[in-house]
Amino acid sequence: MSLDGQGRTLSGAGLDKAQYRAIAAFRYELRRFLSFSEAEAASAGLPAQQHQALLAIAGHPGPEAPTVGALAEQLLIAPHTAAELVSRMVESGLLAKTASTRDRRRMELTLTERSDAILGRLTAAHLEELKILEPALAKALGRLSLGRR
Amino acid sequence: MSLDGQGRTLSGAGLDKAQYRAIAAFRYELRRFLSFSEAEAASAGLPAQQHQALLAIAGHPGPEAPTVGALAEQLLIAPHTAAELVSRMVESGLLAKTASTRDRRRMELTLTERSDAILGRLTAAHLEELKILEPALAKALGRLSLGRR
DNA sequence: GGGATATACATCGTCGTACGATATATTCCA
DNA sequence: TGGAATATATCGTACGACGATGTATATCCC
Repeated sequence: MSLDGQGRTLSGAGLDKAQYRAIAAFRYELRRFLSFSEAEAASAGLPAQQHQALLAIAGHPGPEAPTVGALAEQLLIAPHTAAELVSRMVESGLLAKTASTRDRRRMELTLTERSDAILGRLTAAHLEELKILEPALAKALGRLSLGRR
Repeated sequence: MSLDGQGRTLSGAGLDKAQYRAIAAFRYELRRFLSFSEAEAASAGLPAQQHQALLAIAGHPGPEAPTVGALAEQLLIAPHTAAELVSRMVESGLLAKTASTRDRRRMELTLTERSDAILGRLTAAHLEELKILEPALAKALGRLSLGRR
């Protein structure tokens, strides 16, 4: 590392240490939120990804039930990974999977009573926590000084 | 699900479908960013966690080099998990690990020339991408209607 | 000063889950 | 109708996080 004309600490690629700090802080805030979320899900007996699946299904836009493929798209995972996820969740009574009548390849996904209740509780907890974390998150996001480079 | 007096769609715990949509959209934006980050790191030959380790070390506040424990704290992982991560990174020439002279239990971590250059490139790419993703992220965060419940 | 206790890191076995490759079922269309 | 395309499922593999435990160094306090 070395110093440039303005006294900023530079590393190899010419980046400011203050900027690394800002980005690292942003990623730290993200981790804190994700970590909170994961811990909440775990305390409700769910792996994080299953919680996200419930949320994606409950929050799916439009009136129709989402399919395995739509879930994969929302979770940014491969379709066959979504199929495995769904299969585990059906097995543990968190999802109902019914073949679409119009296209029997498609599997329509809906929450069960139990998972609907679980998701409700988890979401309430998340909204509470986000009230607290949101300012730090927004602040860290704002501090990235995007655009003035 | 049922309809309440104002015509909002309710699920088990009394939560609005629009609210599920907002939170799901927020998590989707988060995943998009994390997925971009992971893909960038992978194209530089790094697992996501190793990229985060580099960033945490480069962005560590204060003049001293961070230790394994400090890294664990920043990454929200167990100390022994950080030790394994560091060990893999030292092995592949991404980190230098030297015992502190004042407390020889502590291992001080610094980037190598190579990893410093890699992190510089990755960070530049992230800042570019964040210019694009930040508005969507901030918007999704703002749409959570925190506080008016 | 020296034994007990605490701290920092390391090692080993295990497990969950995402993936690639591939298979099966259904639909679409020429 | 038959072949290509689409949607989901299955199987083997691998990576990394964890719990339990071990080792080295430091600190406390009588």
